[in-house]
Amino acid sequence: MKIPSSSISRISLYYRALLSLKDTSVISSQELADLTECNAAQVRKDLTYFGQFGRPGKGYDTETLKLELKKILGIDRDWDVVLVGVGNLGSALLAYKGFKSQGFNIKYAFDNNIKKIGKTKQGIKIRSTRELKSIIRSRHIDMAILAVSQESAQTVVDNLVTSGIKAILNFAPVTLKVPSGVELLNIDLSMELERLTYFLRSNI
Amino acid sequence: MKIPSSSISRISLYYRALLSLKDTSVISSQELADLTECNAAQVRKDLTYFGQFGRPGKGYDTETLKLELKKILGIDRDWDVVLVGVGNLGSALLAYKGFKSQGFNIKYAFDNNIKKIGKTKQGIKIRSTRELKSIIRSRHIDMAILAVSQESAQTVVDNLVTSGIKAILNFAPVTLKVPSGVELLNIDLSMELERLTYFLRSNI
DNA sequence: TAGATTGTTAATCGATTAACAATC
DNA sequence: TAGATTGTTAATCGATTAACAATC
Repeated sequence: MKIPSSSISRISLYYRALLSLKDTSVISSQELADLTECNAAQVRKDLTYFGQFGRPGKGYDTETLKLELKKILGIDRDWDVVLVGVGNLGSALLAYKGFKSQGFNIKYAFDNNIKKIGKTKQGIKIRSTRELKSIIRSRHIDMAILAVSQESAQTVVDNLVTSGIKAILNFAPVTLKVPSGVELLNIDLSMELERLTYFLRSNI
Repeated sequence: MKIPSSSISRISLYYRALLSLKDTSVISSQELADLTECNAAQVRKDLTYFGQFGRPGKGYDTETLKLELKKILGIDRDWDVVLVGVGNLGSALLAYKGFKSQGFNIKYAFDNNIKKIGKTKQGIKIRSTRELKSIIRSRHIDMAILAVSQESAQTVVDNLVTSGIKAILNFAPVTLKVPSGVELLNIDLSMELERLTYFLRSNI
């Protein structure tokens, strides 16, 4: 069955909402919908893509649901991640505590700036991008965060892909090509701000 | 007419693609679609929400289109932005050069940590969140970037809204409430990584 | 004129929502 | 049992895409 990617984002949202609950052992689809600004039917539909987790007349057991959602999202384990590009954005992502607390460990960082290579940031040694392939292969790493310049992004992506990376979170403001079987997700901060200015412009 | 928000994101994508072009004075919807991994019909449809910018049989004049897209997105001017929360993510956003180059100027930064208040980062003085309202009002600022903790996010948002902020880019991993007339856009980095692990999990 | 490509309508596709029988 | 809420089907809604007359 084809599962819409918007469902996956909402599953994350449900999971986040469940985490914030205290002293709630059972929750209904309606309550979960209220917490996440979704629709109750949508909550039930999203969940039943993956199984039957609720009890008619009762609702969902929060602890069980939390565990199931973790499994669905693949966060019932930790993931090692490589970071490529240790400029100001990359450095920030390296310092960001939110990743580790969710089980995402940035284990290796790479840059091609000779001045940065060999230095240590947040306890992580910065390596030359030439070492990418050997590290990724030997450590069996699947995920990469890309915070390099627009210009070098595609070259680095090609390099990551041939090294065996299967999922990339890209912050470089450019449309990248990856082969099928590799998942690419883009976050362009300026594009997001433009969505806001579009709104401002049309409402002022 | 109701314009889908996905159209606006694509308009940003088209604009970004146009910026990267060299020595191209005219471009067809098909070429623009290829550059952005969209569909040519979609390109034309997105554009005609806002006007008739092309010439049948020819295509679109790139310079004219660039200007039109800037107007649509509201980036034919600069915008002042306040940043609330100067932790590791907030500091990074302050250091990020990509904003200024797109005409987004983080002019003021706020934090409620007494140790940070009064210090300067990237040439910006960190102020107490108590000063939020007076600064936002007197400087007529419409946009805010939120990089505070989950716990304080809603309080800060309420504060921003009563101060007159009309658009918020939120990085705190929590579902926030804003009144209609205020645009809220969420970026949850962990949620994005979870979309990747979902993919990895279902493909390994 | 012939060829190319737009702007726009109509057809298709997919996602969201409503409704309700099943069931706790 | 009566009330509540699930899982699921069917209806609705909206976005994407195909097709083509208009036009450069």
